[in-house]
Amino acid sequence: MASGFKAFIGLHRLAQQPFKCITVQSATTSPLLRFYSVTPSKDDTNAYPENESLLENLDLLGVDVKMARQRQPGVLRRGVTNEQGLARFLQNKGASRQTIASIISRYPRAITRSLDHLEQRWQLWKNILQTDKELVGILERSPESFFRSSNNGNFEKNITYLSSLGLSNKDLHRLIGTAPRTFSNRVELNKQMVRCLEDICVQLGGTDPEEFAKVIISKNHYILIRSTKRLKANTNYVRTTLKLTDAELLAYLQGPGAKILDISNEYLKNNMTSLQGRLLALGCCEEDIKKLVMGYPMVLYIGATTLGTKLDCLIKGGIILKQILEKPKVLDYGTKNVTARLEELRAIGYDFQANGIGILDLSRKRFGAKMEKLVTCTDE
DNA sequence: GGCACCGGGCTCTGCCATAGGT
DNA sequence: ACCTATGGCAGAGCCCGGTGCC
Repeated sequence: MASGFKAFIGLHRLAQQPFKCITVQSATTSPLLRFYSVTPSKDDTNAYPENESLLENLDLLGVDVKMARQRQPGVLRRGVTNEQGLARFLQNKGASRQTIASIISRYPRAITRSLDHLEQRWQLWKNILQTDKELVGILERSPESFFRSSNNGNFEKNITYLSSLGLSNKDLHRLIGTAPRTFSNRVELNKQMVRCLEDICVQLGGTDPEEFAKVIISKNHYILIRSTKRLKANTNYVRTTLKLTDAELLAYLQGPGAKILDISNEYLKNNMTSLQGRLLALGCCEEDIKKLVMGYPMVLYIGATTLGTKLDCLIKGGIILKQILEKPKVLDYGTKNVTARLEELRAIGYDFQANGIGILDLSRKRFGAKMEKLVTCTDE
């Protein structure tokens, strides 16, 4: 309560304005009585005018007011806000002026959170993350994830729940780092997704649904911010398209297939269709396609255009389709990278038929070392 | 030492719709 | 009438290195 009051008196406009008593959202869910300043609008004929002194404050903080207005217009009409308290709070945590301005511009509702609430939330997130710097990084990337919910209790419930699934601290750290929205979901929504995963496991004849759910979450950190509808649609689509048995699908989902469960369903379908069309035209059979997708699911992440370019580039470089199907990892690398490597290899007369194409999916460092040796050999 | 296999790391936010509250 | 909290969606890959086998 004391820090909340400090936030209140920190308001720039306070000193110049008369007081009025209103209720305002606090860190807890119960409303508090507070004093705040009132600024008459230039245009009092508007039923809900913007708070002019707030606009001035935001401007001073370097906030893109136009963007803020577009995102959450209601915030600009609020009588009580905590922009200066928030700015100081974030500054103390190591955020730059630009970062703070960008956070408020992109998620204006952040300025409605009290200092008590901010402090509590910060500590909760810090339970998983190691440093303030890491947290500032996440906020900078995704202010919405941190500020969208005012329910700190729910965050704690999520931690308890996710830990109870057997997810390690490392998993939680990865989850909050890559998909911070997971922790702003209501715990019930996360439970729903876990139940959905467990149901899929049981339906496929699996014997350890808890382990199944845990494995998929730790393999695919985005799964909890997707809808169960999408998950079911993708699972069914893969099953019918590839004509998989229950056992095959079960193994696939908790193995390499976990990675593609969260793709947009339409995108998955489009990519599968274009992959099939392309490969059938090149003389592949359905079994080849199934083997490719089972062994290298990430091929479904590649959009139709990119896939076409990659295949063209490899084939033009003298590689035959059979080799690509045997070593689909070559499709992992960017077209630019592969093209450059193909050129370097052509220059020294590298024979893909004799030596295989493994050289194309080495890391940059390993490729460099390999090239050096090859060049030395050719020179001798 | 060279190679194949394999898994992991990075990254993924910003917008819209809507139920429910005030 | 308006705002907040929350669910859901679109978007569209690339790269590295540990390990074990030969």
